[in-house]
Amino acid sequence: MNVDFNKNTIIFSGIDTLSVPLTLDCGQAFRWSEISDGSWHGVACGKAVDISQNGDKLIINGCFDEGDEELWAEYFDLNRNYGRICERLKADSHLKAAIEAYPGIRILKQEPWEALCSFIISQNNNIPRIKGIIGRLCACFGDDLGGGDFTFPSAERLAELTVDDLAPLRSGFRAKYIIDAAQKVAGGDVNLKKLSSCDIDEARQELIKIKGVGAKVAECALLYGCGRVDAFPVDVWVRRIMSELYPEGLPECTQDVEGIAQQYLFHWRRNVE
DNA sequence: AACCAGGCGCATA
DNA sequence: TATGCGCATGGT
Repeated sequence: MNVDFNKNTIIFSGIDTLSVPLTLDCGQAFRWSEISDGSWHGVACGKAVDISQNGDKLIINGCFDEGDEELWAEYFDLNRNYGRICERLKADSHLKAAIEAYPGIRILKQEPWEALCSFIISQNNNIPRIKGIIGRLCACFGDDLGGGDFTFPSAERLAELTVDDLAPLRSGFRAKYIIDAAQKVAGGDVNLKKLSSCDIDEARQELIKIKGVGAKVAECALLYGCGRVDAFPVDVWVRRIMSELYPEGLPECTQDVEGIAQQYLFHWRRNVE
């Protein structure tokens, strides 16, 4: 893989497995929108950017600082060999079908707080409305980047607020969970920094200290916000997959990359049948 | 008009 | 430990 960097463009080339549209729109992140054919706009790594793809090239347009390319490589998990992982997953016939139907999905490494807060909002909710609530959360309480873009508000910022302050979000019963999460994270009661490296069961225990965070949301925070590809979120779709296809449990080939298998199966099950 | 949405907390047994 | 219900809001 190669990197071409200048202050307005970062281009990664030679990526073994990549579909920008599938990766940005497979239900793992909620802040990307397609602004024209093949061009996606959103905010991540503290910057508003446009993202597109040309073959094995990932093209990111924005306004960058020295060293930003490393942040974006991490965001797209470019140092993980998805080609090899997918080949291994294809030992299972269902995963083979899912990967061949939707090749190139990668797991994004989002900010831990953003992932946690986003999936708190996701509970008993649908994706269009999740995006709406998160958009309003950022517009109301994030930093203004200009051009209608806002950063995701920090836990520290949200910890200053009350449930009533979140009324404009129309997030319903989730508002109290957002505030509890912000207070526990900002106050140090929950330490997000250690979740990427500590024992995964310990990480789960840490996260479910937050009101409104159960097994599913904790698993999503670990997978999408902490780079824990061994985390395995089970939502209604994955529950269906498990009962229909894997009543005896996940196949051996998913060992240690359960989260990646989950993302392919999730997207496949939601779209195909 | 009922039902559902990338669930969870709480009460009950 | 295991169920079942209510929950804010909005779309179908």
